[in-house]
Amino acid sequence: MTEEARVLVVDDETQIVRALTVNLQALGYEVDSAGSGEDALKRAADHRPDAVILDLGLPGIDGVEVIRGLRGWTRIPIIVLSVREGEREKIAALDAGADDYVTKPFGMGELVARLRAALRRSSDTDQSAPVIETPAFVIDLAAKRVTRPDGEEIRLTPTEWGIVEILASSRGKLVSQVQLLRGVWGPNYGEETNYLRVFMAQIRRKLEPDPGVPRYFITEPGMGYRFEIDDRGTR
Amino acid sequence: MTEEARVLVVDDETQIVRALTVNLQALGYEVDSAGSGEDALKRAADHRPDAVILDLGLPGIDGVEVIRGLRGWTRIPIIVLSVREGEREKIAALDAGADDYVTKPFGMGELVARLRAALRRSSDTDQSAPVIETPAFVIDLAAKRVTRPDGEEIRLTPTEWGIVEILASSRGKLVSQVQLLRGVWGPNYGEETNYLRVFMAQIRRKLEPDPGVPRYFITEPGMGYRFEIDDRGTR
DNA sequence: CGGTTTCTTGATGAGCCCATGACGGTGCCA
DNA sequence: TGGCACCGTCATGGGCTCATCAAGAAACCG
Repeated sequence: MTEEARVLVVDDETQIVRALTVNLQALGYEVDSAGSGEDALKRAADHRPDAVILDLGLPGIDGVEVIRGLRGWTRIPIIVLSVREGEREKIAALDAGADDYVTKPFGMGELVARLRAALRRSSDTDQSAPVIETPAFVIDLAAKRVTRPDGEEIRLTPTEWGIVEILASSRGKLVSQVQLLRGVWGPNYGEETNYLRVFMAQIRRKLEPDPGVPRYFITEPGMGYRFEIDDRGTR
Repeated sequence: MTEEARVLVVDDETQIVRALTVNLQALGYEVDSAGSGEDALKRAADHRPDAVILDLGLPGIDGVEVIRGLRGWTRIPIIVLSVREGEREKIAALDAGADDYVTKPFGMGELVARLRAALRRSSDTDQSAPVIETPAFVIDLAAKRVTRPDGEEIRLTPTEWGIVEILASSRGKLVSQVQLLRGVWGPNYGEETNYLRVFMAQIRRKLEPDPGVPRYFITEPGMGYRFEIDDRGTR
């Protein structure tokens, strides 16, 4: 269960930002932060976090406006923090599109539990196309499975899948050898480029129509590998 | 805004049940109620509400168990009520699958706002039938029962059911060994892969037409297990 | 408290996965 | 043109994982 979710923390009090950042990072989350509403909207658009933790008591834009701004284009979970006990604020924030409302002071454990709950929900909903189709095969990232277009299954070993998963989920982009080695074999690897050669050959033998002339799993000499969807002859 | 959602209220204090019922009905919700955990699970299975408001302080079954029971077959929003402030209870409830946690005494306006937020989210998701049919057997996730197509019941032990439940409700998707162990035995397990081997053999003996050649409960060596509906010969 | 179901644990054998080394090919540069 | 670095391919043995059987321990139930 490698979570590794990205969380955007929005608060003008640096103390709280720091406390949240440290705690969340310790739990394996990737944390970004913003100190104002404008900044928050910009960073959310740029970095595409998986969840937002938002303090209502921001200078500048009203917190509720930030919620509306986000909801204009995304449904990622928004957890609101506030010192205000008032029911009216809570209702306003929730109806504006917030997912949850936590009153300060709050326990870190509870906040993280609410974050987990929110992320769990959104991961069900999230239809961020975890299926990648090519003329030769179909990769289902959610089901961890590769099939032929006709439905026949192609069995990959764990290591093979690890490589395919990393390459396919950064489709088109170059992935360095070190990135692959660390991602599949663990943080202590990085030199064993021969592993990659052996396994790339194996993967190509299973997936490429012509393993000798790769069309999907491309070698970038001296740099790494790239997964590319080659549509030639299909449109 | 098509309201008219069905809400199941679970509480043993009739006062609270009545207050919630009146308020929610006034807002256009259809309200059902239950006074115990057992009753709640039964009514949820029968009436298929769109959301559940659940008091943790029930006599009989523990509230967290009710959450787990529901989560075995449905992802409808569960909002927990409790007098307890303790952070540990909150975390336990949220991690068991609750969507929200409201401490008594609560404002009716806030509760309804949280209900609205939860329903808004779940209206995007929507899920599939809690009954899964294969040519060899039928799994009823709500009733926690497995039967032959002719109706004859197949008895599973609690552990066997736990495994089948997890695999069946993520049908098609690969479920890692750690996920299964944690889901069935608890968060402190994860290494005991031999348990899985023994129980998978048992499950196959009970459900697979040919236990030696599994068609439904598939092992993905080194990765985990997958429940698959194999239609061969039936269409 | 006795009997039965259910769970844990150990042992064994089969099969597969992967690390490793050897070898050949190719492109780049001196 | 020769050397070097990098990549692809093949063969192999050790080690790990899985399936199955069996028996002891624990939990459950009347």
